[in-house]
Amino acid sequence: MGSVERRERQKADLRAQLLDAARTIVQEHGLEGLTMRKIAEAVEYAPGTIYLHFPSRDDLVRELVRDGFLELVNYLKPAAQIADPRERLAAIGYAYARFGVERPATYRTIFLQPPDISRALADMRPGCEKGPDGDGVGAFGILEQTVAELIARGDFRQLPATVVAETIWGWLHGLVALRATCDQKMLTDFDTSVRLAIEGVHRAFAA
Amino acid sequence: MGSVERRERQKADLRAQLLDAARTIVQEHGLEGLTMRKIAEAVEYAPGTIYLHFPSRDDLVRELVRDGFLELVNYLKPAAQIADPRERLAAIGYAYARFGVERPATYRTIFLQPPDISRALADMRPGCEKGPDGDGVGAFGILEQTVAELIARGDFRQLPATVVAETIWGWLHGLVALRATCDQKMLTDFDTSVRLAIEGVHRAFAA
DNA sequence: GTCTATAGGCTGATAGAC
DNA sequence: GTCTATCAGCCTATAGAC
Repeated sequence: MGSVERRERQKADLRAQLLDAARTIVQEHGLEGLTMRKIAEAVEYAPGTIYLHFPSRDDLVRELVRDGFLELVNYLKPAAQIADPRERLAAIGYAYARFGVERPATYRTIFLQPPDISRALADMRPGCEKGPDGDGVGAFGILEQTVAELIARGDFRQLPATVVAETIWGWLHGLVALRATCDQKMLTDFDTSVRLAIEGVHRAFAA
Repeated sequence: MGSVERRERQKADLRAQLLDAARTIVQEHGLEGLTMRKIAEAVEYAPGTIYLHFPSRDDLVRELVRDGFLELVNYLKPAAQIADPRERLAAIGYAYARFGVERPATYRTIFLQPPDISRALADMRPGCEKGPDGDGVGAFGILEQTVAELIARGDFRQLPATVVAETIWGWLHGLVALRATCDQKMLTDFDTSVRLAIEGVHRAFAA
């Protein structure tokens, strides 16, 4: 039975190795540059071997996307601990922006795919926005909850929290996405535009 | 010589037909789904014939991107005519958003490409942002000029116009890009979030 | 479990007949 | 100018030997 266990572990190890290799390739060449051959080459196995661990490339990609969302949530977690919702909102904004610039390939993978791929991945997205550990702990849930508190406290205008949260998300998404695409053409320092956006959010939605 | 002229015109016609066909394919399948074979099939010519009019696929794509920027400028032109800079800024925002939702494939083509393609296209972007007809008439120039007027008039805070304009662009870009990628997962009505963003811009940058 | 080999498809681009 | 035919390369996925 010991040998069976070892075999199981080795199989799990290879699976993890494959995902790791895939992540590295995505960092370098983007999701569109990820091929089964490149993964196989990276772990020094034959291409066909991958299909013993993943039924198809799509399934492997779905796993990468899921991990990408978890990574985002990990960036946001420290900010989510802050008690004061005003401070917390600012911290969430900075953390989100930091995720975008520190992990541009991950950001692209989860948020900037062409429509067909996006559509294929859409059914897993609620679980990620709302969080895999229950409602409200996922990335979007953290933001929405904070906005709701600010509205309840009277700091923010009486608008639906979801609407405000999605609008704020959009603003930050735009700044990050622009960096991911036209970085060398942007004239403004990234930190400056993020700071302006976060201050702007408070001014824009203040009661 | 008359026949030479006719031949020239036919050649020009085919060139235009090829670009038209390419545009249609991009609308349906995105830039990544654009292939020489599909273009050839659409105009009922052999694939190799395209290479008599374009040296490579990349050159054809560059032409499409250039056209995309011109299309954006055309969307913004009516708004750019408005005398009052406050009204003009709002109109520019709505027009930009309308361009994004009415021409999602064009939007993707010019603003949401993976880094390698974006980098390859980067050198033509200044000519488009600043406008092909001279400084300040291009898409970004229209926005920047309007912001500069609002600052000069004392309506907006004393910040560099470029910085404010890029930040505003980012906000709108985020809302449009989110629609282009996660449309079916967004809970807020698009018009509502655009309106909130444009009001928010005024509140955020008001002196 | 892992290999080699390959099927069957797509791609951009080119050579040479007409 | 336009065609047919094709090169050379990539891709996902599978079949069958070991």
